[in-house]
Amino acid sequence: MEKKTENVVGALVLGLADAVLDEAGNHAPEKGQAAAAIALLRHEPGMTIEQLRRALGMSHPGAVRLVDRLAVDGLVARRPSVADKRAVALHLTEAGDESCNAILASRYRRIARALEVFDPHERETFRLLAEKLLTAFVEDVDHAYSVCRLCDTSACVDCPVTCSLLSRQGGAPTAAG
Amino acid sequence: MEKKTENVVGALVLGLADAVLDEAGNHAPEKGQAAAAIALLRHEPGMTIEQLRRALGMSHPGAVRLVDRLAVDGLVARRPSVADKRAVALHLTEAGDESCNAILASRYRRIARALEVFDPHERETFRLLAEKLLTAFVEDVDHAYSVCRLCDTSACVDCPVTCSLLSRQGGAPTAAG
DNA sequence: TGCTGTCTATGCGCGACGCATATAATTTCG
DNA sequence: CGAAATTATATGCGTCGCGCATAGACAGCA
Repeated sequence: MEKKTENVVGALVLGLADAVLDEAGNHAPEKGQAAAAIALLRHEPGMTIEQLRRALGMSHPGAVRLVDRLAVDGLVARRPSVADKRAVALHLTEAGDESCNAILASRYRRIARALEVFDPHERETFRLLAEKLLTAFVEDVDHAYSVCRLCDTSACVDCPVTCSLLSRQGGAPTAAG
Repeated sequence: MEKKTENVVGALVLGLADAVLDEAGNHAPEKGQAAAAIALLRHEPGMTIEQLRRALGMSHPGAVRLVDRLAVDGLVARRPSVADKRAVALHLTEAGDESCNAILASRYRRIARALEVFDPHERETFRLLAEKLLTAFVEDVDHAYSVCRLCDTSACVDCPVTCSLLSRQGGAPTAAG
């Protein structure tokens, strides 16, 4: 009977992800991927709708409409892309930046609260094991953006996701986590 | 700079939950909470729509319509409740039971694959820390059902969620994970 | 120049959601 | 006991997001 580990891990990741997504959604204009879109635009200003679409795992019309709504809400601005005149360069407005701060802060607080039961040694052990898991978990660049879509890039020095991708094939994600 | 632990844990739980939910959805007639409803009805046969609604965090009409669709698909059967003639006792049909097997198996495989990078000692350490986290994480019975909604009850002896709730206040969840 | 692939945008139908409400059964309390 | 408040289920209805199919603009290559 060693399926218990998988069950416990499954329950933990589901419960924590639920909580984080709920918190994040509460600080975005709508539930769903809006908060993730905002957070992604912080680490990748100028990102394209197509890149966003792949990171969020949605259809293209879905991504266009999501950006429409975020633009109407005044959180995201479409700018012409200089390199490719077909593409749109997405940027956070000031309001979008503030919304992003709220999203990242609430996410951090929620996870930190869950980790409060650990003493410093347990915390460090858990971090190392989580990093090992995460390093092997990420499949490619699109997946990396998806996994790290709510991360605070500035707080993640030597992000294991980025490091893993770089060491694996030298692909060039500018910053994925 | 000790926010990194929260970032790594956040990325891990988000990525793994995404993967598990996607796998589960692929073995249910629709995305969303359908797979969770099916799995919940395995550990709690006779469950009520209202209980389901709370565990899945949806509106009541939403739960009624979800059960409608699952009934049309032949996976769930509404039976009259003997204790309370207002209520409906929900049960899995044979097809629903098979669907549940597929959901739980795919979930198990996905998590097991992620854990393959661990040697036995790391695996055991991670399990203990995850259990500690989970024990402190669960808030009440409804939350427990939500967190454990995709668990395989039969594989989770001494489920830390159930144990935590029982030891905390002697509430009587018959089996929550 | 012309052809193919890529990026964005939109018309359209479908389906899920949730509010408000209706009905039935249970519980509470005078 | 019997009326009121509570709880469980069901449904009409409007709204909204989604994704398919398509159209238009541009890039890159022959």
